[in-house]
Amino acid sequence: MEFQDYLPIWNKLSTRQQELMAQAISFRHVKKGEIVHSGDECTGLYLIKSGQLRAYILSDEGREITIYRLFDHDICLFSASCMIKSIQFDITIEAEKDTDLWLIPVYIYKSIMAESAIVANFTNELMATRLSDVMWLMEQILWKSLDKRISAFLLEEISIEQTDTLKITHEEIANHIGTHREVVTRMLKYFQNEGMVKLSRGTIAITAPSKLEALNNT
Amino acid sequence: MEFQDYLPIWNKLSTRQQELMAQAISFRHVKKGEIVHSGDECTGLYLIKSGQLRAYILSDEGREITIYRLFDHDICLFSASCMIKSIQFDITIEAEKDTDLWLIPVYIYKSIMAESAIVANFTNELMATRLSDVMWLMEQILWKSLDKRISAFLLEEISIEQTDTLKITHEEIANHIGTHREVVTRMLKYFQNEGMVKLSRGTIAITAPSKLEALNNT
DNA sequence: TAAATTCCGTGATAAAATCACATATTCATT
DNA sequence: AATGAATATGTGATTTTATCACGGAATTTA
Repeated sequence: MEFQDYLPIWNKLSTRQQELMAQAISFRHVKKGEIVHSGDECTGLYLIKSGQLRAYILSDEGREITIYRLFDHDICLFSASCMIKSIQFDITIEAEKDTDLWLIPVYIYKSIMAESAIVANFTNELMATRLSDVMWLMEQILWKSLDKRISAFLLEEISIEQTDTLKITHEEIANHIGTHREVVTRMLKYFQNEGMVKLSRGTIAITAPSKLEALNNT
Repeated sequence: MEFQDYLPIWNKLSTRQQELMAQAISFRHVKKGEIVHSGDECTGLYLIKSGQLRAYILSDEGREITIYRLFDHDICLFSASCMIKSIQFDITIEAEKDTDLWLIPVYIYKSIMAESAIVANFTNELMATRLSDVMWLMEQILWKSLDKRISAFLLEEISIEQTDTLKITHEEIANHIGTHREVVTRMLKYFQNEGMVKLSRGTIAITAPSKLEALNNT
């Protein structure tokens, strides 16, 4: 599959636009752990071919929270944030797994977006999707207790990884959901006492996913 | 001033688009306290001529938090949220003051946006502005202590209202910043003991704004 | 002026954040 | 295998914020 299949509006571009883009696009492989984008860099739009990215924000004290994740066929807009001048926040994007992606340079995309209603409306939808993600996250932060948020995170992980035995540290979980390691440790301890999980250094085995799910429905 | 002056891209529309819009637009006056938009309604784009609106979200238990506010010349996008199908959250918008506004029906705006790169890019900037607002708010919620958030809110209010004596209840402040009335009451009590404010039923007199500002810079 | 409503104050308890260490496990090196 | 370094987890103590429960004061309405 080529990059055309990863850009839903490809067929709606003019021949000239297609040529411009095809000529400027580049392929890139990033290793797990690598920072793909940080702060106010502005390289361009990433099309994710395979792998997994995580977008998060950082506090002054170095705390983190995951804003959203990107998977196959997702498009990363904020790596091209300078394209839209009203975007005023800094986001960091790191590879959670080895990832293959294409890069559309910002000057190309920007110029096409300026002349094409199709592209501009498509970008609109992308932005709206991220905004919806952020709104959803804010509701979680404000109105969900930590037991629910942690259990929801664990369930999401087993769904992504397709395994009941997660390789993840308490600190990583804390950085995902924006809390502290100790808090995660204590909650996991409680989950273990309730027979929901089995803990060992660096791994969490989900033994009773249904009980974790039940937590979220109360 | 007519509505044309409140739509920055008016001059960039075609004559036909201008006619379409001018014919469909309507003027409306809303009284303080009135709900302008709620849930998944989708009337259209509001152009704020004068007054003040507040956009907030509601929890299942009826708790609130203000997401952003709209003033003269601002444009309310989410009252037309159905225009962009990726918008998946419910927002409520109420008039904080008597407000004059124009309404561009959603079907008109949507059809013009679909054909005009200018309008689509303009909408993009609007959405990015809201997204930036939400990201800023999330950072406040996550990483700022309540004394700072309450003092920042009070300072913002005296700047908006152009008076040191705010007519506002503890509950209203709690609903703005997404916390509980008791918490606000206790913090204001502390502010009063520190000589920063003077409290009486329904009003808060800011006696030492510089001390409140100092709180935010630590 | 009495009753109803709204607003504020405060104690008690629970949840979560924060600080400060201690211990345990794994990894790298010799 | 032994050592030390690095990483990961455990836990007590304290502070901050949320949550529950109730009472009293000020204002509005009838």
